[in-house]
Amino acid sequence: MSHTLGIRQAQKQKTRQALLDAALGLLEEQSLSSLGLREVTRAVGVAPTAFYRHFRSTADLGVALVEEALGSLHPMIRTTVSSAGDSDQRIERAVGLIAHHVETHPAHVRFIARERHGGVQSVRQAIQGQLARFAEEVKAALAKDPVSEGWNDDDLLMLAHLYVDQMLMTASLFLDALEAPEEERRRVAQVATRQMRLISIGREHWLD
Amino acid sequence: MSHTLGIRQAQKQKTRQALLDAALGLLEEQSLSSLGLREVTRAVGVAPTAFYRHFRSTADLGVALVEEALGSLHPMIRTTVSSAGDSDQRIERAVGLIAHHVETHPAHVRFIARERHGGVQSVRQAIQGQLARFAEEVKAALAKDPVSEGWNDDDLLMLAHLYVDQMLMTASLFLDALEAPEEERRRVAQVATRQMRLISIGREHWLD
DNA sequence: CCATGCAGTTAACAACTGTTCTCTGGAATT
DNA sequence: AATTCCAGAGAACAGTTGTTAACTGCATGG
Repeated sequence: MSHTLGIRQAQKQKTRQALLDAALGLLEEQSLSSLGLREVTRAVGVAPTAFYRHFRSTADLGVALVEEALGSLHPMIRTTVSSAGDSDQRIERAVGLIAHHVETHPAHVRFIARERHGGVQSVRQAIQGQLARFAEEVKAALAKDPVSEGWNDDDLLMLAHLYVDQMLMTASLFLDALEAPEEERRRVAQVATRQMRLISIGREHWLD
Repeated sequence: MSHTLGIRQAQKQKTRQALLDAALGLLEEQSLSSLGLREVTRAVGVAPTAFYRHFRSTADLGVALVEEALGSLHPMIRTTVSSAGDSDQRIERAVGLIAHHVETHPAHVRFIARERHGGVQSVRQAIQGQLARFAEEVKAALAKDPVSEGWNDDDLLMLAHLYVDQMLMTASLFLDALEAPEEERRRVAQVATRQMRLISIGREHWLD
């Protein structure tokens, strides 16, 4: 898209991405608040001072990682929540998509789960912001569903938040079961499916 | 209870507690994986090497903090879940208890929320263990409720986990709203109450 | 009362951290 | 072709870290 980058800016973006990738790797066994800038540059094979050409601090890098991890997820969220089929089919499809995303982007998922309540305020805020956007999108999708007839805005949003949090919780459980035998992963999927099913049942009887 | 400690062991436990308290304070604006042992001893006013008389490492101290933060919570959980009244009354009472606990032990709550998915494995495991115990206790309480007639063990446990996670999520939201005006805190309480109510409705219609 | 135990101190270590300033080579601009 | 720009390198800084060893003073148990 847009314009072809000069050989110069291209190289810059390349090392920037290398810094992001290296950081994400190092963050699998520690928190952002203990990630050192030298540690990152060492992993990339670049001088410590080069870091400053791309980020003010490791906290700044963390905010960029939030964008990378969650920014591209919005289309998936939208298509998932507003997909066709009956309630059970949509739930199973959603759980499957979560499982697949955890398998293909484990480090990103771990980073979000870890730093959502982590020790770096700016990163926490960035994650909260993205999750709030998710909730708004889920709310919009729910509003279109005939089941939501008669619901007020506050209740739609509270249900949307419940779904988003449940999604994240499920992702975290899949993450813990990544190296486990498939039996365990299927158990996680089953529990998640039933929890979402229970929530959906509550939703259907909310206005009684 | 038990035996009166000698003047010696009493002093030891005193500095041990001072280390735990200082660490808990420092952990309000960082994660355990970046907490330094010297940082803690400096805050207490004691020599760095004194740390080793009590803990092998900061990770070890973290495990002790998990015990302190969650160990004493089991009786509260039990009495809450198995209290009297109809569904709505019990929910409001539970949300109120959570809010109160966050107000009286904010640092403990923050620590648990932060390190549940944090960068230190042993601490994560300790928290997972305690939460699993909570879930078992909630399950036992649910099993006694007439609403749970006909439920199998797996479903009882999946519902118990849903309640426990929802409890933690609510606690974390109360934490974020601690310094906010009361209006915001009341809004959090309202959302949490309705989410639990929706879950309870789903529970009542589970076997349909 | 005396010997032992042990919580906490002192000093020193090698290794590491974030940040500054100066420099360089090559792409970008004119 | 000459000039400017700038991503990255290099060296040096003051300050921090975890861990070791040998110590001191005092409560404890014989």
